Amino acid sequence: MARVRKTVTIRDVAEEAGVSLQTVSRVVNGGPNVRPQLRDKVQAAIDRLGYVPSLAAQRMSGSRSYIILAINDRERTLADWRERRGTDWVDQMLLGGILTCSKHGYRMMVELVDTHSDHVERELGAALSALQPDGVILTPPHSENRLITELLAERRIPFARIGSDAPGPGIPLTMGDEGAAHLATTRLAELGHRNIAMIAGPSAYSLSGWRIEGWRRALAERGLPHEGLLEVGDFGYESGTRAARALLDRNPDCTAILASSDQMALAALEVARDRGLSVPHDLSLISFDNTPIVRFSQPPLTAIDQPIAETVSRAVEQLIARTPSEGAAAVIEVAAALVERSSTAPAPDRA
Amino acid sequence: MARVRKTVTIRDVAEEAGVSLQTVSRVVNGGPNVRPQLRDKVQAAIDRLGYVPSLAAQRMSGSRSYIILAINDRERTLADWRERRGTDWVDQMLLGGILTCSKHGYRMMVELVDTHSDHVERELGAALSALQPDGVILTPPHSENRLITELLAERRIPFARIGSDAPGPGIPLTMGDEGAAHLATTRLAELGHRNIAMIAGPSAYSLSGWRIEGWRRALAERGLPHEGLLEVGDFGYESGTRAARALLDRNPDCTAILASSDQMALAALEVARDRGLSVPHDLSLISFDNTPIVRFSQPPLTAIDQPIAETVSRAVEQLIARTPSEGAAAVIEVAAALVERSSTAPAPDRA
DNA sequence: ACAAGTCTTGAGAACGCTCTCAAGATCGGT
DNA sequence: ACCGATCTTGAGAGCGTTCTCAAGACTTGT
Repeated sequence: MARVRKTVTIRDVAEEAGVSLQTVSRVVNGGPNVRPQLRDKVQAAIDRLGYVPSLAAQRMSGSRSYIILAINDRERTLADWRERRGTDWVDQMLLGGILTCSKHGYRMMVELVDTHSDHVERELGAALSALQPDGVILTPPHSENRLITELLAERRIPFARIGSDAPGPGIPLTMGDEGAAHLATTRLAELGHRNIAMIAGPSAYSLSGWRIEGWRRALAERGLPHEGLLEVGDFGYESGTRAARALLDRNPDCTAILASSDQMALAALEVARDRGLSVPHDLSLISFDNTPIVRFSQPPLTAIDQPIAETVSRAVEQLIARTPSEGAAAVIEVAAALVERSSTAPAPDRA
Repeated sequence: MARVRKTVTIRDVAEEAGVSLQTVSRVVNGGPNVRPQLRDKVQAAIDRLGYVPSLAAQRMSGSRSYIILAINDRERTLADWRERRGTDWVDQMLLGGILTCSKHGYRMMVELVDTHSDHVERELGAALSALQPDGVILTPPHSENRLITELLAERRIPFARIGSDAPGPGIPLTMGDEGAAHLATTRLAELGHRNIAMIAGPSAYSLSGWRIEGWRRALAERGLPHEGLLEVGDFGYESGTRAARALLDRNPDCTAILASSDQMALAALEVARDRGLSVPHDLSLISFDNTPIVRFSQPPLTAIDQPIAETVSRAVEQLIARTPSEGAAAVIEVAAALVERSSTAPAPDRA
């Protein structure tokens, strides 16, 4: 009959090694001022007993909580789940975050909050009180949410704002959206396209604006037109369909589209197919995000790879390294890259 | 100058309401034996101060930890991240788990462990000691890992085995793999296919065996052949390519393939395209998983929808409801469904 | 109206850890 | 050798909660 294993506490180790609690604590936390010989003895006892300090107890006595909280919107998450949507952000964010936390002995927790209503303050406040996280990660479109950032600042909890370069409390991190859009647009121009349209994301996301700016700048540099070549979607498939139709109806000469999400690009691809336009021969397509779905479409899409996981990873590292009291942080930018696949080609001859 | 907000403790509330700590605790936990009048008074104080009990402190004094741990393999997760692979399981699992935990006031944490080596015991043990979770969720291929299940059983921590129906400790949950494979195969047979091949998953996963069984049973019921129609892959794209080629080389008459993962099905689709076979006219395809990628392929794939999120959700509910000491649990089965898209059609006439 | 319960409330210990501070051991300089 | 400085170690308080148990207030039955 197996002995029911009681939790091994620091006291057990102290007894086993014949030293005081405090000494064990010092060894566990790599504290200074312990004779090597004693340290080894204690370490041996720890190994023998398989002692691991309880996070809860550590937290109680003033140490860190080793928890990083990632705030997400409950409704959106629910919708993503129900619809089995490619959860563009969430999975990459989680992977990057969890992995990096794990590497540093931290843990990442996802907190679902009703970010739209005024409940935010109550809900988020409750989560902060209950969990007392060492840091919080905000992703678009919450990164500049006043209610949230102010609450965090007031409580002196370090937080990262992903996809935000505004001044103010919190560590801002961006993914080079302006530059990426500029790069993609320039690439299309180099291929000879003259009428390069854009399907942008909703304006609630700062990055939507940045991407539009990058697109405009690239067009302006080459004296290409932008009037009537901009449509706004909501990142979802249906909105992409609408936008692509409107764009192609209005601009028969349009031979290239830059879409602000994979779903919208895929929708544009479908619209093109419906109209007998071949991608990439009649129409070139570049999307943002580079989620797995664009690798298996026909043709596979050229896409801007948003380094989401990488950015979240950086955010976690910043949060872990930072002391709560430090001043304003410089904007951290992780560069996006263009992954060329088969949805881009030289502009068709229409001379 | 904003007052730095000290954490509100139960003591503050007690003072504010002019009662003892214990009374506040009772009100917070909905304990019995408190005069309604007093209860209201305390509740008012709680609301006024915005008090929320500290999870760490609660855990310290013997209550639950309100944490459910999901065990994942570190290497695999890392690979998924690096390769930006469609993380078939992970995202759905997380979404289902997090959402359900959130609904019940619990939190889900993902623990990355080196499940292959003997370190499991050490790593998992450390996580259990540190976090003291109220429950653990095991997903394939770890659901029947001896080292893991025994450790969990010994520590008396309730756990769910997803994709396992073996007897023993832990709550077994399955997703009707045998039935789903049978359903898909039968559907293909009804469409007139006579040579229905299968690309199975690795044998380390119990569900691979179940799916093969379902496929075999459906074939047997109709007197259809299975010899030479089975290939084994590893769920990944490349293995799917190899398997599909081998299958088609060996069986020129094969007109339908059931693939044990979306990636492998997509690979088969590509192989078919290379060989000038039209899907679905020359070759019908059904895949397992129904991740977002199969909706955007050309044609979109008919797929078995694995109710992963739903199953994890059920697992979480079981763990929360269960007391650690209960005996063996009955197998819980969440049914899979067939989502028909455009990769299936009647068998071509070859008479 | 009185003994025997039943409710309601509070005091104090306990949970496992780290912090502060003081005491003893060791060391270096003269 | 001796004195102050530095290292090493341990004792005890405290973190925010819940648990146990006892005391007082209120019922109930006769």
